Amino acid sequence: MLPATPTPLSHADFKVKSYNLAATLDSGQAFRWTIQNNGWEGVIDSRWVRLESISSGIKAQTWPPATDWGWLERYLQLDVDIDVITHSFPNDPPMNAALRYTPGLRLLRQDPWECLASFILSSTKRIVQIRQVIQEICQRYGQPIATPDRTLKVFSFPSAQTIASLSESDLRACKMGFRAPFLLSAARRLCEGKLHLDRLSELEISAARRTLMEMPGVGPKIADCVLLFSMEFNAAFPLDVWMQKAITQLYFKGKRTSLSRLSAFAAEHFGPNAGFAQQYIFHYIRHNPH
DNA sequence: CTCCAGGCGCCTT
DNA sequence: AAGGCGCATGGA
Repeated sequence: MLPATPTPLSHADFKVKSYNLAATLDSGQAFRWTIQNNGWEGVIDSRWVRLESISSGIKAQTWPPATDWGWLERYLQLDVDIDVITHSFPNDPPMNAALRYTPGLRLLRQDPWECLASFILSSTKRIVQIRQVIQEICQRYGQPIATPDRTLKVFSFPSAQTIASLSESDLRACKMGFRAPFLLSAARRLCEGKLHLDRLSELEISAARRTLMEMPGVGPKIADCVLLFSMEFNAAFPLDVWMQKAITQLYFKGKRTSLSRLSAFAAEHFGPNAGFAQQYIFHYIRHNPH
């Protein structure tokens, strides 16, 4: 007798508590989610996905229909107990304010290549412009993806192989400017096997970070984003201009402090889940700039 | 028009 | 070690 094959389903409901879907999908860690009539539509790998917050958790729709949903549970990190994480945070006024401001804020587990490429493209750009460039390279060089609505045109994120086969001017045509040679170089290194992104999680965080930073155009901040948003390094603490301002204001009384000092303070103060703490503070300061 | 953006590389002290 | 500057592009 043949093993039973699950019937493919295009819908599923996931039971989860303390999950702020809107804040999580729109917090600057992923760039391809858009609000569409009371839900969020995006692409995960080669699937079209629609997510909606419901009282018991999250309602999901995908196309083509899926027989197992592990890929989505992993992407959304549904097995993470966020209360355990947030209870590990330091108990100080700024941290508590950030926690109260966006309860249920989460980290996603994205595809490492898409994450690396996205953040290479992020430097000195506003989030809306990062989204525009990413949409551009997906439309030009991604694969068309099936959706329930045939009038809806959606594309996958182009693979490293695809990007590696392009020219610098192909990429510059997507308006990424001086970031084009960096993206091209990253794609070609991966294709040449000089760096295996899927092996970095076997390393210590410092070694994984150093390895990422060997790539041109990848410095401490972008490396930390990749470690935090696509791998298992919850201690990674991306220090962008917003976070530098936030930490300086909230913990150093506004006194000018070197980046290395701020970085050392963050690692010591926020501990093993510093990356989660970073996400709460980042979201808080972005919505309450001063 | 000018200024600046989820940085980085390179150049000075 | 720390600080200044240019870099493409587009929107305020």
